Amino acid sequence: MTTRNEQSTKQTRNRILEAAGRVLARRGYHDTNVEEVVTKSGTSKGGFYFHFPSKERMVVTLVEEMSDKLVKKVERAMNGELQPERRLAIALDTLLRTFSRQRKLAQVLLINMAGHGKSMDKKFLPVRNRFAEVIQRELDGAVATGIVQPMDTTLASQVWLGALHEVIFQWLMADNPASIEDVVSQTGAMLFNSAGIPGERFVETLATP
Amino acid sequence: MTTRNEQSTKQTRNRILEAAGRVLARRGYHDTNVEEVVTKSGTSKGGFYFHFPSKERMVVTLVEEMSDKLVKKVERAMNGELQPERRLAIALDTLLRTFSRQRKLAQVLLINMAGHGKSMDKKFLPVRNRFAEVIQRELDGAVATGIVQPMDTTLASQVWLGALHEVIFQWLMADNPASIEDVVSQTGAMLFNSAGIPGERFVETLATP
Amino acid sequence: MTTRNEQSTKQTRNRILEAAGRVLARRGYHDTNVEEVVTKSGTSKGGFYFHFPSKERMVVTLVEEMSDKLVKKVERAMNGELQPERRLAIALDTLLRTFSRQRKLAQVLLINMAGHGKSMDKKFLPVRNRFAEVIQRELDGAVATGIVQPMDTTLASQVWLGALHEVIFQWLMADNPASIEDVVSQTGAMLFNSAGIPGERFVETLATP
Amino acid sequence: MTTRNEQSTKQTRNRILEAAGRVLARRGYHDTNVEEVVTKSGTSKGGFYFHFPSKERMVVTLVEEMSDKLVKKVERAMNGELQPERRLAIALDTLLRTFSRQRKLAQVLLINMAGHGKSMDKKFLPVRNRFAEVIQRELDGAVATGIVQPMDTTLASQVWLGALHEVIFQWLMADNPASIEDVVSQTGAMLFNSAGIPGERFVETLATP
DNA sequence: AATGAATGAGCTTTCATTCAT
DNA sequence: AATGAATGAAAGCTCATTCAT
Repeated sequence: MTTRNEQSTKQTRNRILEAAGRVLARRGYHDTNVEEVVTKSGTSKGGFYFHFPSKERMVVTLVEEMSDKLVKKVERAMNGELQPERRLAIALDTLLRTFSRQRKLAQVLLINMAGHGKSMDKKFLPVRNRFAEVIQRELDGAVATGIVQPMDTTLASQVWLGALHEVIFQWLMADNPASIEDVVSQTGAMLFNSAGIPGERFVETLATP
Repeated sequence: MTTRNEQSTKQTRNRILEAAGRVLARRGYHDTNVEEVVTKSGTSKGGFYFHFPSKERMVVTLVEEMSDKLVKKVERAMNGELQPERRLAIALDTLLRTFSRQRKLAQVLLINMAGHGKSMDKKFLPVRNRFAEVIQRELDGAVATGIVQPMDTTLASQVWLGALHEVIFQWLMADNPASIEDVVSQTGAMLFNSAGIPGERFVETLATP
Repeated sequence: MTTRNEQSTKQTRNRILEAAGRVLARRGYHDTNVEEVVTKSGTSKGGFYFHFPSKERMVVTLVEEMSDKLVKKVERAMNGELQPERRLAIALDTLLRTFSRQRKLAQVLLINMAGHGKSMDKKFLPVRNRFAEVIQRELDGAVATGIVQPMDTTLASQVWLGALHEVIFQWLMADNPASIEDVVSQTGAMLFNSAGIPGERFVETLATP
Repeated sequence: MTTRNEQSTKQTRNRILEAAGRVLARRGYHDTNVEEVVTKSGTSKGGFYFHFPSKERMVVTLVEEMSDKLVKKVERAMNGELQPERRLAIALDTLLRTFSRQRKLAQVLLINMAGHGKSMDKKFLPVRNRFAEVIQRELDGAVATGIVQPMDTTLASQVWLGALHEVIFQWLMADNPASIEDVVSQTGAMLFNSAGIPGERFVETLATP
């Protein structure tokens, strides 16, 4: 019934995850139904449940893979940088710009990651925390070199992550969003300030290679 | 089957909203069903739909009422204060402490306010923004008196709100939460810093009446 | 809450029946709900159930009153006529023209009188038969005077009534309905023919006073 | 709970339609609920909605299939007959006898086809008209051969159909119904007369092969 | 007589999941 | 590995009817 030769260098599993990403971004978790994912991916219910034990686990898998990619992208961007200030700036910059460029990614990771009743939250918490951990590690690095005063970097990473989350969320929702340049530089400056690093350093450190 | 006068000092409508708050906090939007709200409130489906046109509108109503109360509480706490620094500190302090004391409130407003697919989000955006507006107004006040450098207070209020949101969320989710005193003072300090106000001023200004 | 002085020379009961007629014509039996009738009539649920034991009985009452009026109108039109041919022609003519002029009447009596499941049908059968009885009586009269061959006038009245019903129904449903003059004269001619009376007599007998 | 292979020589879809026919005949459209159809057909709600998009569409489908079969039966009965008189007689005869023998068919097509509020009517109009078209076509044939005077065959077919409808309806509702032979011959005669064909020809033409 | 808040059985429809093929 | 027909629990919502006032 379904011809298998349209795009089938990709395996079923990946076709499903890719379609799920599109649907999830547009509809959110609860309004995403297996039927649509299966149709959009040109696969079948049976195929779906062969590769994933449940809808929930499929989404968790998708979100984990997306997070992994993003975390890796951030780490790649920081690769080789030794200056903690610069590493922090690059992390912030990469996160904000990537989310702003990949609406789908932001919608899945930021908007739909939160708020699906207790059970879902528990499932997504580790994913949510992965970003916080990246930030915390860099903040710890900054504290270690004395560039930042000793502080509760766990809490600080929460502050930073929450801020990023909200700023991007509002930017995505806005009818006339501000220039992403301004959003990045101002948010970066504020978060630098929050950790006791002069805000101007955010832009400066990004500018000097 | 249910005697009409068991507990009816409260009117049906309020009984429903109150029960809905409890269920919503425990289960989240999608896992909250009318049946349970109706049972928990000792009313009936018919009564529910007499007072609210749909489950969705009932939740929006509840969230609006909760937000109103909280915003009013914050404003009452700032009442008469003229010093912008102090007003900001009080706002942050009140928000954090109230959320930390009223788990239900936080769960409904912070956890379930976000992420229910496009349609829901559009409904809840105004509520979400109400808190940001309160913060922005105070930041504008601070800018006006020169205590804070001119800045994009819209963006800043998003940063603050996002940070508060995440900090409280993680505090609620934590197995061994830190002392709320520490969370408040450190978060306050970071956010003050982010706006260019020395972080120490947060605790100091709260201490001096 | 409801001001009582708008049209209240009419009593509640009649206000309800009048509104019910309008709603019933537009929506049909099942889509007519007590709520709307009560709203449209400016009365209340309590008022409704004070005057009628149930929705069903209210509709039966309404339909009976409408039928009564129509039957009386037909009888008034035939009043004093002795010639059976002429009485029959007048009956047909009056029925067709009245229905065609009073859409609401036709919709309630013809369209919604039929087909509401067994229970309803049993309730409405007597009403439906009232028109058949009028026709049958006149056919019997015609048989008695020898103008019509002896026949099963019960069956014949069914044939006539069914024909009238369908013709009017289709006329009401038609996008570009034919002139009612043509419909009346041709239907009259066909039914006269069916009973062995020359079809031309239908128009002729109506023309000569 | 239900073993899949109890009676499944028939496919689910047909099992549903068949059960729906029975329930619909007994209860009418509004009192037919999916629950009962599903139980009576030994299938499931899910199966029902896999095969039909809604209850309404299922009923429309059923009514269309029943009409198709009946129209085809009538055409088969007329097959090869050239004499218009005979074709008309056979059409009437087949319709009346089939309805009288298949109560279920009559109840679904005649009783429930009409009167379910505007929306339903619009859906069923095409079905209703299918029979009228068959009759009209034959009347046109009769006019073409000169056996019947030129006339508005659209209107005439409505008269015939309405008459058939009502006669069968009353026959089904009657506590002591007349012999179907008498009903057929007398109705046939009346309708022949109505079109200007001598009523006796109805019985005669059926008798001579 | 009249009001309208409250009741609850009942309805259609959805959808994650299963399983024979 | 994959298919898709079938399952059935559960959900949101409607509405004739009741009854305290």
